[in-house]
Amino acid sequence: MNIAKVIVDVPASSINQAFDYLIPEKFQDILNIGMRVVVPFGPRKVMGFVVGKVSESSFDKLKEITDVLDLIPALTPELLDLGRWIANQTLSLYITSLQAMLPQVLKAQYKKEITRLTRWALPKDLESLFAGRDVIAYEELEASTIRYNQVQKAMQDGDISIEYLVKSKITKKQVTMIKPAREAYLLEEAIQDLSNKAKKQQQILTFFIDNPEAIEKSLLLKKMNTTNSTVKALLDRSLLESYQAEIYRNPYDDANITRTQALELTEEQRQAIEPIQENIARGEHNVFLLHGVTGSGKTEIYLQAIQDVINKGKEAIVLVPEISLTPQMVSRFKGRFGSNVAVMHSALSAGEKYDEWRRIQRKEVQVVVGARSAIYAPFENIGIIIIDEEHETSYKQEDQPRYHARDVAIRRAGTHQCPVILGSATPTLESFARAQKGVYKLVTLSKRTNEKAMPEVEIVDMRSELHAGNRTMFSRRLKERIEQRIQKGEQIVLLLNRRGYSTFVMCRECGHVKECPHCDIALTYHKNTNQLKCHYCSYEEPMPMNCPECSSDLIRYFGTGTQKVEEALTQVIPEASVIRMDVDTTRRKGSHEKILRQFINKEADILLGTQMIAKGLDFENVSLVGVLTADSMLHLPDFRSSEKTFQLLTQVSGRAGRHELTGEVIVQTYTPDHYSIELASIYDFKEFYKKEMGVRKTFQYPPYVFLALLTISHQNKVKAAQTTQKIVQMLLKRVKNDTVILGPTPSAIPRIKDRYRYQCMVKYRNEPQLRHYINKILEQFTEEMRKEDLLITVDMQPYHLM
DNA sequence: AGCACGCCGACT
DNA sequence: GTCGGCGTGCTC
Repeated sequence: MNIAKVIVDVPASSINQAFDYLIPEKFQDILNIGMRVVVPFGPRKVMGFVVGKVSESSFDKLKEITDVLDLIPALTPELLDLGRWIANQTLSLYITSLQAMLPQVLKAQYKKEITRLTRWALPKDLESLFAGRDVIAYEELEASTIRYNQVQKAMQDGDISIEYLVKSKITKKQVTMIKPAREAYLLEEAIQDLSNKAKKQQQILTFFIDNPEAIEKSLLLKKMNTTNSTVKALLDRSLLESYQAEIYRNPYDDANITRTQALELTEEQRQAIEPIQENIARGEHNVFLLHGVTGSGKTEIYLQAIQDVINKGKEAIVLVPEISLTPQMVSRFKGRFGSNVAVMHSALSAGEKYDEWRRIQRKEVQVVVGARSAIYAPFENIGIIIIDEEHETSYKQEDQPRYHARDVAIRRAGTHQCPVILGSATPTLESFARAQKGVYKLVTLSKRTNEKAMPEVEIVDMRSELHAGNRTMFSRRLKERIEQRIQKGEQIVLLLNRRGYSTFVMCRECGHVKECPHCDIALTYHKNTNQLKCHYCSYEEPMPMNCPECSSDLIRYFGTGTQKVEEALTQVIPEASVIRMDVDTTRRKGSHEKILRQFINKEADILLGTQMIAKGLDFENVSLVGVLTADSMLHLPDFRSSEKTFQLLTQVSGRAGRHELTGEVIVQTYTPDHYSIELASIYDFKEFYKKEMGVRKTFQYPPYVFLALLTISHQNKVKAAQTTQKIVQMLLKRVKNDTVILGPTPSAIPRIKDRYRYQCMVKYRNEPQLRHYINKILEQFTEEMRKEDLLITVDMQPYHLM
């Protein structure tokens, strides 16, 4: 077994296979499957993952592995296998799906350096470039005016060489540890032997006789009130020894979190948890859909099920949407399981993420709570996987590999023979349909634990407001209610249901809208810089004074960003103090928490924000929730828009009156009789499910069919359209009769970064060979993709149809 | 991907 | 002649 199969870090379809390398003698014993290695690849060096060890290769000129980067394999055999499965499922490259499983810091960094090999004088230009150094960065050469053939010549002469370096910047925080190197009785003897003057040394040895375990050097020095030289003397005599150890940054101060005990479950909760606990006890794999209204105590069920799993000595993965991974959520898990929890989310620094990952890898924790990528936690004995807010779109990764965390979770749970819980107050139609069919086990929580009714929802028709001459974005009803609540000293949450947060620019004279010159999308106005920006490429320009079309100076920004709403709000209700929470105000690390703390401390009457305020927050003093424009999502070109509207309204309503105060919700809309708004206002998920399933059936959308979306882009519009047409034809020849292929259709954003985008959508019921067909088609376009810069992307089960 | 090699037009 | 542009093929 002296040959390693290596997946190299080169994301290209022609490299999407294992390469064989000889394992040098010195690595024979330590090299294992799942480790990262450095290997020569052509003229350079790259990082790779060892996916197998064999004793024979069909290739005769094997190169040797240059270096081994891990002591403990970065990936377990299970994860290697999972990576292959994901690559197949999502039509992405094996290396891409493996990279997605690891924290960023374990990704390789590549560097080129030029090394001087001779003492003799180099050509004048090179000599001055080196300026007395022996090694310089390759970038310095590129920045200079030196011609490349001069470098080639020097290389041929053996005067210099180019070194290809692979670095894995591991930000391990190292500390020096000290421990005794001898048995206690030998230390005893040593104390006798020491000169009487060496009081400090004697003290230290005495200390170690009483406390023989290792101690951090800095701590020891402090305790003994001495300096490094004393310790060094003892190290030199081999009475003590030192070594480097990793320590972890703990981003959460565990000491300040109050521990909680399991709560008494309600009858309904007990019935819900029972089948899950049975599954855990028997080691069975089932998927449970936990459908529980907001405030019905889903989290307590998670916590108690996890406790069972921990008791069995197994591990638990909990996925929560990034946006609701708030300190409130984290402290619930830390409160129950203390330091047995690792937390993974994007607000952590790269080093902190790595530290948390290491704690999982070393099995120092049994629970991980994290966003999407936490599904790859390197546990080896998983006892349960929980996905909270199962319907959240953030569980689908939007770049390669385009996986859905739910699918990965079910796959992993299958291998570990353990249950999956999908929890939500508003499950996706896909999951609920599966539960109806019995594929998933449906578990329902219909009552809130505090026995309070869900807050009353009032729908306000904004059309009649307009007719009554109210041109503001606040209905008279909402204004009146806000004022009432402020008077009572209660708080209000206002949701601006709008994707994005900024505004577009339009000329009031001629209706001209400023668009990005490289993308077919309106530019958005950023007030703080007075610039117009494109959200798809980095294009930027100053806000014009006059319309570029008709030179009118009536060019203004439109739309309702939170900034604008805030301004309007202070005009309508001057006494209200407002805190704004959106992408702009929460960009900085920790600002999210700061804003919430301010609001909880009642520093403002109103919290005004976008989607992010709807998720998982729990405010005691909030008694009114207002939704400013409930229907703004309904008109998006997305077959899930009704579902998303229903989900958002239900969620945000749950924010009111969770505690003692009776809550009230006001929903403003221009389409008051749309079923998603009507049914959300009376919390009727079942009816919504029925209605929406009818719509999906009529228009043939999931869950009645599966989708695959192919997007083809090229600088030339005709080329993009023609290629898409070709692909449509090729697919039609292979697929079944009841499979529908739509296209070529221009994408929702027909042009991004000067590339025209066409797409083809496949709607199918049963097409087991579809991935294979698409792969075959992609193969036929490989040269065209390379030579003519054609781009084809595939998204199986897409969430965004753009 | 990213590197070397090789062919071809342009220029001191 | 020589330089550097880009198209092509290869990487265990």
